[in-house]
Amino acid sequence: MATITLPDGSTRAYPTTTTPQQVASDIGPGLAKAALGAKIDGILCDLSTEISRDCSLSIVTPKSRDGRVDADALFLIRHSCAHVMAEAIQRLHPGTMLVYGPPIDTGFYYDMAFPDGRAPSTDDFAAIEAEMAKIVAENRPFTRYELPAQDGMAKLQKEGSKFKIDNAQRAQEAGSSVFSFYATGTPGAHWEDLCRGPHVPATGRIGAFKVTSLASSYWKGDESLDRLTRVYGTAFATKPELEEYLRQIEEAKKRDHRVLGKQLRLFHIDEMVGQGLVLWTPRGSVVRQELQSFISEALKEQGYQQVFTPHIGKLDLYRTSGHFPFYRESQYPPIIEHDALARLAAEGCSCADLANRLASGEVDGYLLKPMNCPHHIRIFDSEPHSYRDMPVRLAEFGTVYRWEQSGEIGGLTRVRGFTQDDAHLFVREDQVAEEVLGCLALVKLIFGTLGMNDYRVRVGLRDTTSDKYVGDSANWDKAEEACRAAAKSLGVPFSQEVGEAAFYGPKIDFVVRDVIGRSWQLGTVQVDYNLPVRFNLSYTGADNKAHRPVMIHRAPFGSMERFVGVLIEHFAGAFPLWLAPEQVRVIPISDKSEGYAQEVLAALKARGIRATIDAGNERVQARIRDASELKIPYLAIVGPRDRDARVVSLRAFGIDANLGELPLDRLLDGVSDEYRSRGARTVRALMSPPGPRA
RNA sequence: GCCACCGUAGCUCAGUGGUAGAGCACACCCUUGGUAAGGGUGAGGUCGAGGGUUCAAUCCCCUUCGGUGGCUCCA
Repeated sequence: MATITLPDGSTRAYPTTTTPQQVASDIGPGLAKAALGAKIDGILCDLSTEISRDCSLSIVTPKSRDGRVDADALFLIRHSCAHVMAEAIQRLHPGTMLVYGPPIDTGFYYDMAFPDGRAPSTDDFAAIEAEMAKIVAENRPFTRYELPAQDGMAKLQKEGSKFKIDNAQRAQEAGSSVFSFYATGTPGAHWEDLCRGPHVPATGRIGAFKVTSLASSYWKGDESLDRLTRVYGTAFATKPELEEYLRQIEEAKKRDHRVLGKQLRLFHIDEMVGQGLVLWTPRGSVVRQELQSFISEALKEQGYQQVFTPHIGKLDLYRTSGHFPFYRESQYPPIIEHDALARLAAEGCSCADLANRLASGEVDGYLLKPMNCPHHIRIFDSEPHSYRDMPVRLAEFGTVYRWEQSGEIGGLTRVRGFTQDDAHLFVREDQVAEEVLGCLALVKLIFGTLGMNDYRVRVGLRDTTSDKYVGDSANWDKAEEACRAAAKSLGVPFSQEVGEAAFYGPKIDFVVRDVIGRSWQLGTVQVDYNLPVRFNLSYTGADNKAHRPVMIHRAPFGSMERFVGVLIEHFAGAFPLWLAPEQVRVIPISDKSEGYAQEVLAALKARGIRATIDAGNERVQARIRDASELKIPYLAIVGPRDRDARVVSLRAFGIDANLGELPLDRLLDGVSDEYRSRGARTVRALMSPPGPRA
């Protein structure tokens, strides 16, 4: 006897056991037909799962009640499609061993071990998809059966896949006493896989799918273990949904900062200069410079002081801070002086020997700085401080260098040399909470001005089982508590992640996504009780005794490179006026109005506006098109009529119409105001909104 | 760093074992045009670099540099 509560609150009683499929049929044939799976007490299950006790039940169908694509349905479809793909690949590539094939946000993948040289290539995708289509067309049921752990293990041993045996062992360790298998059809007669499930009722319910890409992975994500081939695919309930998804991917690619950066000539990365070393072109430098001015103004208001420090420093500095030799793999190798190098060479010192002697401190050298904090610390420590002076806030757009792995470098988001909008706050312990809040306010101001609301907050805590952190645990506890409290006060949901702390302290990170869904850390605020100890920092308290300051490291943009990269994608290259490399372009209708056009240009430039003129030998239409491809915010088009009335005909990027005539004075005032107010007020707003047909 | 794929004109890309092509951009000429591509002519390439196979390599093989997608890493 089971009483089943449905999502609308109604209940149904069943005298014996039943299944979600049965319940769906009892509710209606339409639902029964649409059903892909079920949620029993909130847990996703097969439609054939037996129900023998009271529970709540909802039937999973491709579209949820609000008409949106149902996430659970996608999960079922994709997980099932992973099986279909695995079967297809095993058919085409005999000897392939399966490892793990879960659904993911954008589809699914299956990790596989191919016999030597037998891995598929992207050329094989069509054949794999054709084979999958056959399996889908056969509409074979997903049939679940269970074996006691011992029998299941014996079966897997016989089949001989160490990967599946390992999966099973881990399931067993996690407390499973039975293993479940899913056959695509009849157990024994058809393909099957050790799998927890659940799945759609039959292969035919996978509406549309595509094999998308090929990558490598490591078994259990451990690079010392087997290297596997990961085949990615995606699946949807219907073909239009798949097509829409593929279209979105194509659209996203157009926003890619690497594509736009080239198109708009914002930056250049040159193989002759080096991987991950960004060259900022004049246009891109404008964007960066405007951002730096913006933050500098905000910093001045918050009582920061600007400093400058060199790009290198002695190894001893970084030995003291703990950066060297602890993190030497992620730094450019040390720079050694000529004399020392000659002496070592004369001694016949080997490379390995040199590395050891550098690590031990027997040989000294310089390091391209991996972080700015040691330099700032030395500035703080260069003069005595009273409790009255605190906090001391030192800010610098400081360029740092890190040896990122070659395979990880790309575009502006992961580079080897980058400039942080860095600052270090030396504060009294009673000031920590307030100063952290001040840092968060800055981050909010920046994100708010730029309209970036799609970020998440992560509080990175130490992993107490790891030895990569410095400092004593009482200080860590205090710092972690300060971060948690500050994050809470933001009023934004945040996650706490163990093992995400910096080596010297916990942190609050701001994370955004790029166009292809990858997450990037931008701004960060870190509380540090440890470096002040390592550098023996102090200030004189009201009691005339030496006290230890606390440090706060913070960089609201993270790095200028990454931030601009994300910003390019955020605006799809169409920067607001204050950031735009080119703000206004003047287009004379013909030679007859060029004189006036030059006058307009000169007036704009006199107001500090980045304006250009296109008096080229092209028709107006063509020149408008050229300007819109550069995403220039405003076009001032002038002909004889405009000249006579001393107005311009205005066009704004993104509005495919003439906004009308604007007196020259109002244009100058309006553009200046939009620029200085960073978009709080706009010229566009001065114009009467264009009608349906302007 | 690992695996797969890619590298042809400034850009986007086609192509072939017999030393290369398009569109856009560029230059010049014609056109003086009122809101998203007017017309013509022309210039432009050691086919990423090095080595090998071959009578002959941009194409096949190896190495290397760079890019892309993942994996791993990211103080």
